[in-house]
Amino acid sequence: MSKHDATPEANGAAGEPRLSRASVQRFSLYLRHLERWKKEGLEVVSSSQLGDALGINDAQVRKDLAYLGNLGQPGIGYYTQELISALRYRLGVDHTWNAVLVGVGNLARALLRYGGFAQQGFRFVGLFDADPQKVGQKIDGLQIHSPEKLAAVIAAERVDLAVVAVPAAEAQQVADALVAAGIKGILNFAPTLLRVPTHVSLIAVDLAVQLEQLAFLVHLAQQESTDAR
Amino acid sequence: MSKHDATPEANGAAGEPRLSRASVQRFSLYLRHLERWKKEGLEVVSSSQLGDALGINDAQVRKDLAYLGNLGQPGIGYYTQELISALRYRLGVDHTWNAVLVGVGNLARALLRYGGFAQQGFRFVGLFDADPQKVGQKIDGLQIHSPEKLAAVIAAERVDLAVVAVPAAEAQQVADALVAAGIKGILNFAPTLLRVPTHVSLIAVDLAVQLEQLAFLVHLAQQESTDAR
DNA sequence: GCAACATTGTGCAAAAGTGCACAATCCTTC
DNA sequence: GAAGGATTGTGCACTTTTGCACAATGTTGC
Repeated sequence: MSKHDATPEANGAAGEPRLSRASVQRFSLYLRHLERWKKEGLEVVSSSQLGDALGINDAQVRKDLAYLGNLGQPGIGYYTQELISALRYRLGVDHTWNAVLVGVGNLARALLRYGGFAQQGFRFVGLFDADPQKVGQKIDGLQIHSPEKLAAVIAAERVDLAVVAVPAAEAQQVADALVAAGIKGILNFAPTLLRVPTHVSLIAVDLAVQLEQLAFLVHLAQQESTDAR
Repeated sequence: MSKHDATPEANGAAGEPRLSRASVQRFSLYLRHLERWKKEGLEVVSSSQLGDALGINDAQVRKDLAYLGNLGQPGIGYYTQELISALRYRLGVDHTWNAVLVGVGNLARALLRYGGFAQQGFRFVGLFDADPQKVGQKIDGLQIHSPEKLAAVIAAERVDLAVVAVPAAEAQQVADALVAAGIKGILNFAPTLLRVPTHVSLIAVDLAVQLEQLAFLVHLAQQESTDAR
């Protein structure tokens, strides 16, 4: 969904194998499972356990994890805590990220209430909405500001990330304001392609597209079962 | 995110080039841009226009579109309307899909209000929530049912798709009930890996993972700019 | 009707991603 | 302290995806 933004290559050095885009996609999922297992008291995990959890090959898991350094113990596996720390460090979630949320609709409320973010080290420090009726209200202790205050809050709170959850028609305008305010990354839920400078990272989640993909898979399965007759 | 479910190969015939997984991912995006352009009065589009819109190579676009048949006119491009029809047909969104929504929280409300679905041919015909307080309430004219009625509604309304927006702990249980009720595809927003039979298609959207990916991209960009010094 | 131009469809090669297989390593048991 | 079992790291081959380059085709202007 975001094929044409910042490249995930990160080696000052020369011939080292680059960190593959696909691997990074899986890193978050590894992390989630590891943290659950850690809570359940599992001190050591193997590549095949992780592979099963994600539905992928165990060799793939080992190759992914090799990017973190040689953490694996042959004959044993990986120490859960060590792996978690390495993953968090490599993903950049070993410290808290401050984020703002623009567009306080139902999606925004859902995101705020969804505990997963806080647990992963993300902290929403500002809400913004253009609707004057909403400005001044509080949600979960956070006040809704007018968009004019974007730059001020972003500077004052050292905000790096922004979530855009406004209608498609306003999204680009919001993005431009965020970029101007010095934001470094945008998570876009508006169903439109945002144009941002290369120094700003962008991830887009298009919910309608996801449902369409699902429809396609079902459509396909039906065709196949028809063909098979 | 859903690498191990239904395969997108759909050829009864023998040696035809299979419809590539990556292409399908882009089909929805092509469709969105085409529908916008159509509205703006554009009768004809070229592969390079589409490529620019998606940030990919124009040859890639032509290869994707070749799966729809030889719609392109050399020297001209593609007729917008014809391409839209072909895409909708191939994606299976040339007719309306009925869907149910399980778990009526803020995310569900956001999805219901999000016009994109109706526009793309998706219709929510039933809401379900285990909370007795919510059962009986109405949202946008749709009544919230108890989960016990899942099977009945799914059968009566010919529902093929379900959106799961319940907490992670309940998701698998809900999925099992949906599968038992004969659902054909599940769009899962719960941050957990659902296990479903192979004849049920599955797409998972994990919002926390997306934010983590964004953090990684920003983290990486910062490292790079540090390295460059 | 012909030259100039734009654009498609596709063979081919390069790149990226995946999976197998096996040597190397470590633990456990006797 | 040696054998057996478990597990990693990785070379190699295979598959999928992407990008280039160009012949083939259609349009437009004169």
